[in-house]
Amino acid sequence: MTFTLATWNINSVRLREGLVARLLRDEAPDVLCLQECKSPVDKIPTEQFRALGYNWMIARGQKGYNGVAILSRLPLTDAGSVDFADLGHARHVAARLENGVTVNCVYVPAGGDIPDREQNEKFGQKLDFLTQMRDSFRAEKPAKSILVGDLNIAPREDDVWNHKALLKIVSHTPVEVDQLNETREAGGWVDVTRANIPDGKLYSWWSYRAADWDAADKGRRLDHVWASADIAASGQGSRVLRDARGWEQPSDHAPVFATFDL
DNA sequence: ATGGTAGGCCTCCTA
Repeated sequence: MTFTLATWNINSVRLREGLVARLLRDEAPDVLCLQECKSPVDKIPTEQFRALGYNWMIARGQKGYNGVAILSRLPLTDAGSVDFADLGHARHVAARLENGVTVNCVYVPAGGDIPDREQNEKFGQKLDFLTQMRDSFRAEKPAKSILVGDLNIAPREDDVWNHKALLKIVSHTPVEVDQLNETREAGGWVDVTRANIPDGKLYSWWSYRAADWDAADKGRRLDHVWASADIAASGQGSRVLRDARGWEQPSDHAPVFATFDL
């Protein structure tokens, strides 16, 4: 069985309902994981998605901030959620497919501007969130699992437009990169995107603040697709749909895709 | 070195 999965930080699912529908129509992933829905679950618009065959949604939400959802045209069951770092935020939800694969949709805290937990509480929360994820993987090794989402860290030198310039910028500091790698290794997760696309610059996010995001191309790879070691080899055909960053009234993130042949 | 844009909400928070 082959299925395609995409992950996208949508930055308000209500404002960008039309863009989600466009992605579902044009690219037709079997499963679409969304982050930053910025909506309570009962206010997520699902009619257009259902009309396109996406009859399942497992989500966690809150008013105004955060929020994660898994849309699917394959049957899903709710596999729970964890409040990593006890922030009271909707940043994780899991769903199970009929083939037994568990899909985790994660939105790691951005972490504020100052990369120092003494001066910036949000940075500490980001590190704590990752530490608790790591510990959960140590406690129970993931199997037949996929983890995707906006992890808000670009771990490799070629995951950012300028490695040196970003070493002190939250999302690419060594302490975050180490923490993310430790979290990934603790679960035996494989970075499927980079397994499929090992070489060259690769980004999934471009700031709204840059005048000409496409020409300047000062991007970062903040959005990730991981698979547990037992199914990682089945991950194929990864890609970033960069075009979506140029759609009308876009999210600042582009969707990341992977196909699994199980 | 700085400030730049965007979304949601209740006048400023977060990214």
